[in-house]
Amino acid sequence: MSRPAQLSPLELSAYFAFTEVSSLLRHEVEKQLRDVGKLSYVQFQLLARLGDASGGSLRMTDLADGVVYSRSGLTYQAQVLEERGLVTRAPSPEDERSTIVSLTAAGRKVLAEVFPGHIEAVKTHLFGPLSATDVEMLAQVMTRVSDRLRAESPRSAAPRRRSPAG
Amino acid sequence: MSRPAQLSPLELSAYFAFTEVSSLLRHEVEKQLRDVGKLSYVQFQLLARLGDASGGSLRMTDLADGVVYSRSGLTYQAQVLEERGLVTRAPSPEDERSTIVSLTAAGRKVLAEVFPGHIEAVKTHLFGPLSATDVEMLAQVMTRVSDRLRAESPRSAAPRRRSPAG
DNA sequence: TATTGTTATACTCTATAACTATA
DNA sequence: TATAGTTATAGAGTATAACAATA
Repeated sequence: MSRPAQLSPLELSAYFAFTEVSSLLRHEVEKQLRDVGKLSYVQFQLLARLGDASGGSLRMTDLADGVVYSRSGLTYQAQVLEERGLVTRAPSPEDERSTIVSLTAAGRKVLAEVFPGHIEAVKTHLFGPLSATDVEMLAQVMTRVSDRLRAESPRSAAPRRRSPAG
Repeated sequence: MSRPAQLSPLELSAYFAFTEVSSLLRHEVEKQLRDVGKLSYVQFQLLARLGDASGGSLRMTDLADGVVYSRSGLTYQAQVLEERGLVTRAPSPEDERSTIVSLTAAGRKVLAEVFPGHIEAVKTHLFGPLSATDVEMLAQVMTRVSDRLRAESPRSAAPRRRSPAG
C-alpha cells in the first residue's frame, strides 16, 4: 500500500479558495439569470452558445458539447427552450438524423436582456478585487488547466461505450 | 441609459477558462465521490465540515453555512445522511431549538475512503499542469476573491428577510 | 417576536434504457 | 451496424410556505 497523495498547505488553500469562489460566483450568476431572464445556468449556456454560432444554429450534439452530459438532458432543455419560444428545432437537410437548433428573435432578446447583468456580476464578484496583472495570470493559469482537462474529459454527450476489453 | 459594462478580451478568456475548469473539475470530483462513497458533492462537503469540527459535531445552521442555501435543503440532506448511518441528529442541551449533527464512525470511515481519491483528482486535474509559482499565485488571487465574495454574500441558510425599507 | 428546525409540496433537472429513424 | 435524437420513467435535489417549539 502506498501512502496516499497529499496536498501541500498551499495547494489546500488554493483548492479551498478556488471551490469557494466557483460556488459563490455560480450562485450569484444563477440568481441574476433567474431574476432577469428566468433562465437556469445551463439554459443560459445553451443560448449563449447558439448566439456565438454562425447563423445562431447548431446540431444537438454540437450544442451539448461540454454543457450537458447526457443526450436526454439536452433534449429536455431544448424542449423547455422551444416551448418558451427561445429556440426552434428542425431536422437537418444534410443529415436527416440530425436536429438543428436555432435561436429565435425572442431568444436573442432574452440573451441581450441577461448579458449586461451577467457581465456586471462577473466584473464585480470575480474581477472586482483583482489587478490587471492578477487577471492576466489567472487567464494563463486557468487556460493551461482547462486545456488539459478538456483533453482528458469526454467532450460530447454521447453515452460511454463499454470498455473495449473485458 | 449608461453603456453596459464590458469585459476585456483578457477578462473574457480568464472567465471562460475559469468556468470551464470549475465545471469540469466539479464533474470529475463528483464522479469520484459517487463511485467511491456514493456521496453527492453536497453530502461530501457536509461530512467534511463535520470532520473538521471539534468533536465532529455542529449545529444545523452552522453546518449549512456556505454549503446549502435553504433550511429545508439541509434538513433533507441530514435525513439522507442519517438514514445511511453517517451522522446522528440530537437536540442541543444548551438551546433546545437547535439540532446537533454528529459524524458517526461509519461517517468517518466513508470520509476516509473517499479522501485519497478526492485529493488525487484535485492533484491531477487542477494542480497537474501548474508550477509551484502558479499554485502560489492561484492561492493568493482566489483567496482575495473569496474573501470579498464571502463578505458580500449571505452566510447562512436563513431565509432572507424582506428588505427593511419599502 | 425572533430563531431553529421540520414538513408538505411542487418543481426542476439528470440519467438510464428502450426505441425510432437515418447513414 | 453505428449514429442522432426522443421518450418513458424514476430518482435526486431544491425551494417556498406553513408549521411547531423554544428563546
